[in-house]
Amino acid sequence: MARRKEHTHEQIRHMAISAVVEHLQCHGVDNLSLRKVAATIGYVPSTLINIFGSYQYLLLAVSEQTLLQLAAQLQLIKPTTPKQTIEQMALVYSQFAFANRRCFRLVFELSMAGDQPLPVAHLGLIKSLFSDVESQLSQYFPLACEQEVETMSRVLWGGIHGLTCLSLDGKLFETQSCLQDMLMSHVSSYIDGMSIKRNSNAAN
Amino acid sequence: MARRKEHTHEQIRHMAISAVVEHLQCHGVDNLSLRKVAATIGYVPSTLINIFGSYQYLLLAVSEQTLLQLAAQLQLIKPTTPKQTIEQMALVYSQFAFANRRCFRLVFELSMAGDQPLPVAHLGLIKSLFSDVESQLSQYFPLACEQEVETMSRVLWGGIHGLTCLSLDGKLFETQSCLQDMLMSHVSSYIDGMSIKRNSNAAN
DNA sequence: GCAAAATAAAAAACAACGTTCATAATAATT
DNA sequence: AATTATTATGAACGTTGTTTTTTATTTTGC
Repeated sequence: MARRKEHTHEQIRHMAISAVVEHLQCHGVDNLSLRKVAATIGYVPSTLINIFGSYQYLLLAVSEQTLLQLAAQLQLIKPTTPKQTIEQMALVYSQFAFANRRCFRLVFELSMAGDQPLPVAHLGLIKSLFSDVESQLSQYFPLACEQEVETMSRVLWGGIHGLTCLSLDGKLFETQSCLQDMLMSHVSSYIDGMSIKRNSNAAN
Repeated sequence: MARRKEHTHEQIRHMAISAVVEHLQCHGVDNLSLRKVAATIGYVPSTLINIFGSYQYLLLAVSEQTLLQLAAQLQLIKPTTPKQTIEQMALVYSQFAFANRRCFRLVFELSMAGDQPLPVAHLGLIKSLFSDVESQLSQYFPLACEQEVETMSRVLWGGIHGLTCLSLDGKLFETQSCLQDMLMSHVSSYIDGMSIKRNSNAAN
């Protein structure tokens, strides 16, 4: 046997990733297995191992795709004032998390076997989410040095992420509507608080 | 076979949980298995299934114990001013997370199979972490209603949690020392920001 | 054009997993 | 002391990710 070149490796990659994503729409990642993915796309486990290296790397590929989609959604935001733009980012972030709940969890809960750190490319993707916040912040705080802007962007993003994560599993409160209020409260009040400390300019 | 009553069920519970915790000091949860835990404490898989119900419930028990230890550490804090007390809580929280990195991750990444929600007792334990923040906040904002205090406590705690989590996996920055700065920035500036909005009292 | 070498997908084998079930050994009861 | 009720155990089951072997196809060399 060997239907050679019925699909290219790149096609199989795409099929497998799509199969995982589709499964995650309705079922958890624990119900999934390499064998099921292979069966779904009409292939055999060892073929996927050959292509992805391991089941773990297949999941990592799904995680990366999700991360790219999230980044793309954030890029779609049309900047207005810095503060409003960051608030808009927080909303988009949390809405994406709730719309792609299981993929989102995969991104942040996936860890490599043997306690190896995630690939640097993956960490880089996550960190790239901050960059837009940074540029908005340095507009809002023109006097702040690079270091200070970096700290602020991470505080803002860490808060947005934490609230979203806890809310996603009902660990914070029950309804999603509260989450939006809390995100707004977080972004708005933190920026206001920093404004006093740096007795800086800008009102909106 | 049946060394009956060589250990009580409660003793075996304790032994198994300790074995998991000890393993998690040095190795990830993926390297662990029910069979290994059983072997470590000189028992057999089915015995642990009888006692805990499933491997998942054993891990849940470890998670609960960790949660209780974290809560205990937070209770140890001697209150000074509300703001300083909350800042101290943030530090203790992050220090606990780094000292018990894998157990901490277990608490927040463990989810039930079949997408069932976590037991309410477990969710209650997590939410109880907020209660002390709430009492500190209502001291600081005596005019705020219960609802407002609840929102603020969750924003504060969500931020603390998010920063800690991201930092724990190197998803935020590299060194731990930055984390403390960010936690202080978060707590301090958010409270300051809220203070203006409610043009309230209290300076420290 | 055809035989030989290379390749690639599938099949089978492997070790380990969580869990279930029947068994054998102990404790409790009569 | 014999019988019944417990209870930990050991074997079995179905499934997992991965490795290795086999087999069919493609490419190469003459």
